[in-house]
Amino acid sequence: MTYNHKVIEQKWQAFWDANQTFKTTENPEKENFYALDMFPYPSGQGLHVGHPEGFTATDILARMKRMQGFNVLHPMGWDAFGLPAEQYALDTGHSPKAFTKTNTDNFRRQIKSLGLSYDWSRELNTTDPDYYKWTQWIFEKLYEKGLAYEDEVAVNWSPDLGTVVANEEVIDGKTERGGYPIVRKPMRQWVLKITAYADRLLDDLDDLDWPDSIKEQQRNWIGRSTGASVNFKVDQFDDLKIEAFTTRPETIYGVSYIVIAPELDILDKITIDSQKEAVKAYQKAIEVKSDLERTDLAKDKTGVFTGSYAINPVNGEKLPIWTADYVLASYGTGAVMAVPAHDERDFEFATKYGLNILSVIEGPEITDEANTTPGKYINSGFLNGLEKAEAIEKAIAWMEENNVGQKKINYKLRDWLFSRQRYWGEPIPIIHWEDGETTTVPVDQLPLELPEATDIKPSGTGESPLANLTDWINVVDENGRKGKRETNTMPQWAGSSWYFVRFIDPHNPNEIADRKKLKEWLPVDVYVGGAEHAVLHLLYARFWHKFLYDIGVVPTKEPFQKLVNQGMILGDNHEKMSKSKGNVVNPDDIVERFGADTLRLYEMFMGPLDASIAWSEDGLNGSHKFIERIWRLIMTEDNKISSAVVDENDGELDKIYNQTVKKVTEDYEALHFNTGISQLMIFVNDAYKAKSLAKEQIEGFIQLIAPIAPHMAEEVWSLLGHEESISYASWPTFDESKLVENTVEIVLQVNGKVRQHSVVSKDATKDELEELALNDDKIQEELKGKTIRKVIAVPGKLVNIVAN
RNA sequence: GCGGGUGUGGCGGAAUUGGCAGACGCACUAGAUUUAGGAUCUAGCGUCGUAAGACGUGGGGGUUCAAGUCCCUUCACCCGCACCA
Repeated sequence: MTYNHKVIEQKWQAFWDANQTFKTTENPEKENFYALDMFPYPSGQGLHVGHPEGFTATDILARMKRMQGFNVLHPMGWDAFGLPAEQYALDTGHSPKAFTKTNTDNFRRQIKSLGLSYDWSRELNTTDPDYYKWTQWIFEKLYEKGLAYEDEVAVNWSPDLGTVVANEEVIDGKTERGGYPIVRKPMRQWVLKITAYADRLLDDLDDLDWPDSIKEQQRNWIGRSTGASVNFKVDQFDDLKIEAFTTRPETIYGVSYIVIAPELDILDKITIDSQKEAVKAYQKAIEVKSDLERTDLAKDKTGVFTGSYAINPVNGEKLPIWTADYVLASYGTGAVMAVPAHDERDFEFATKYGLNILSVIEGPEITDEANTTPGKYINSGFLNGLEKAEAIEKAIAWMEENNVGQKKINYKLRDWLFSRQRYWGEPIPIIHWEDGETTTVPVDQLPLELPEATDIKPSGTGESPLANLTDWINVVDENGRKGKRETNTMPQWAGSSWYFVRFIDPHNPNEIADRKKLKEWLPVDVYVGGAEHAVLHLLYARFWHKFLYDIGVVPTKEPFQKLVNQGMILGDNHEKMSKSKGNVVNPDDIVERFGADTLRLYEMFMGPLDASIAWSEDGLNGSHKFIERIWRLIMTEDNKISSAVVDENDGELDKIYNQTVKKVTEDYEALHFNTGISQLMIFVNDAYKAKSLAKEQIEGFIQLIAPIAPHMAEEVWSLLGHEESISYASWPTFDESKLVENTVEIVLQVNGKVRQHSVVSKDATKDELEELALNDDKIQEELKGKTIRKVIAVPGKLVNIVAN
């Protein structure tokens, strides 16, 4: 009988449960370590093999840190609100609540079968009223501080879902989930003023230990650009002005026309009668286009002349005012000063409609493209001869002096559309009173529970299904004033924007979490999850965290000090796993056939954590063989500790053992699990060749592999005579002196080509090395007939002789 | 188009500061072992070549005694953004 994963894995999972082995310790003598996974949405499909990759990575860290004497917070929970449950409920007539419970139970079972060392006493669920009470509380705080407001917004309306989806949930003009078509429709919405935090969200990225690509994506998303807003008077309309945002205020002498977005109110006022019809028709055409069509069709720019003119403040020239949809109403002021000579988009438009092109920067004559390279300014009055930076500064100064403009910073980032017309989300705790007042639900009445409902069909009017529940909606205050509850619910991002805070003190009935505990645990030391959350989840969570910091709830400015993105696990055909391609691997099958230890080991050995790698049955099998190989190294046929394991250390494995402890410890720390595992394999290969195995070193080795293959490690550990779990056995240390060699093998090169190897004292000097090389037979042979030009000797490394 | 990233054997991947390219694993080949096990053990395994040796990290060029690593250029693929003035 060899290693039986089924028996052994179940045995230790039961042991960990019964003994609450992984309950978070809060020993004030110890340092704290917070290892967090992005908590999953418990879908009906269950876990896929991508989940265990990130989960195992944090689990290895958590297990190592426990052995290294840290208090470790390693929790798991469920991001369980969301559209799929609601859609399923609509399709089947079941309640989303029951469906969600089935799914979370399944996820929990699957995750437990992987032997992950979570503290299950801290399990969270965003749909639990005890949890969303605090989600609602945060919303009320945002409202109190003026960061949550109602606005009429043109939103992405999905007639099929009877709901609105956020811009970021629209992919290719269709809903991200379900792929339904989208049309634009103005509606009253709740919006969070994330733009108030734009600068801090941008600037504080610098100090985070995050992948550069993620930081860059967030920077681009926030999109800060510095420039000026410039006011243009409109000819014949003394009371009107057009404000344009530009990053190039110094090209003001090159402006040849003005463009305003078709949605702007001012457009109707300035359009002259003879152009009214054309402008109206253009607006109409734009309105029915979705954003996607707009950008698609915009390859060829279109626009209409309004008939009016603006006045260039620097020289009083008349500039025709056009409307065109290449100018976005939602960015800047919705109006631009067009400088076709030096801006590609303006150039394209001006060429098409025969508008003036005035060059104000030194350079070749402008014929088929705009000149966007910097140079000295010309034809620009007081800016002539200046360089770019200086010119910008001077132009802004002039504008401010003459009251026609000022320095301005703009962001691509928009405020966060926070309401959803759905049932399965946190109710927004707001009451609209008949006298027009809007108030929050008093804190002592939170949570405002989501009412049980049998009919959760969309109202169809754009309101959420809650609008149908008259009992719930209508409220009366102590003075008899009538009111209606807000029927919109929160988006899925709400619950996930602060869950890492609640894990620290998950059952606290009085506050989000105990302030002292927050101070001890925050920020999260390592946060691992998929790159698909690069912008939205991570930006929203940072925004809420900064807000909570501002109101004195959390003690840190940032929630996640170190972030790591796990890569995707592809199907064995190198394509994304999907049901339709039939290449999906189910972790349950792997656990059944090979055991969780094999799955964990394989996923960590596949390659770097952040790389996307194809699944391979052969590779999996190889990992399984390594687990059995370890077992056979230490165990006899009848599963007793082998007689090769002895108390006395003959020193044969000292060097490789100490190297292994060092490398594995460092590699785990850096999340380089694939190379750490390869070092463990090298140790096992050497151990097989050794005459005997020192018990002390075998124990150390088992501890090193315990974070990866915890079940097997526990079993061996107990068979070695330990009564306590391996989980808190103190992490092996290495003896630096065992790593140093007295001799070192160096390379002798001629003209950069390796010709000979030689073993020398590690302290050999340059001169000694040079002499050794020149006396070497092989080298002398090579040098025959050549003149030595140069000899480079690098102690401890090589000697290179240059000769010809 | 812009931004970010990746290109190394048949495959997954290693390779501090520039210093023996291909660690480790898989697959494959040969041998050993009565061996029912997703067996095990030993050896081999970049390409060409009997060998000596030559060539070799997507392509081209450069810096250097020495380049997978630094610089320029180019190609392919992946991810993100989509007229952001």
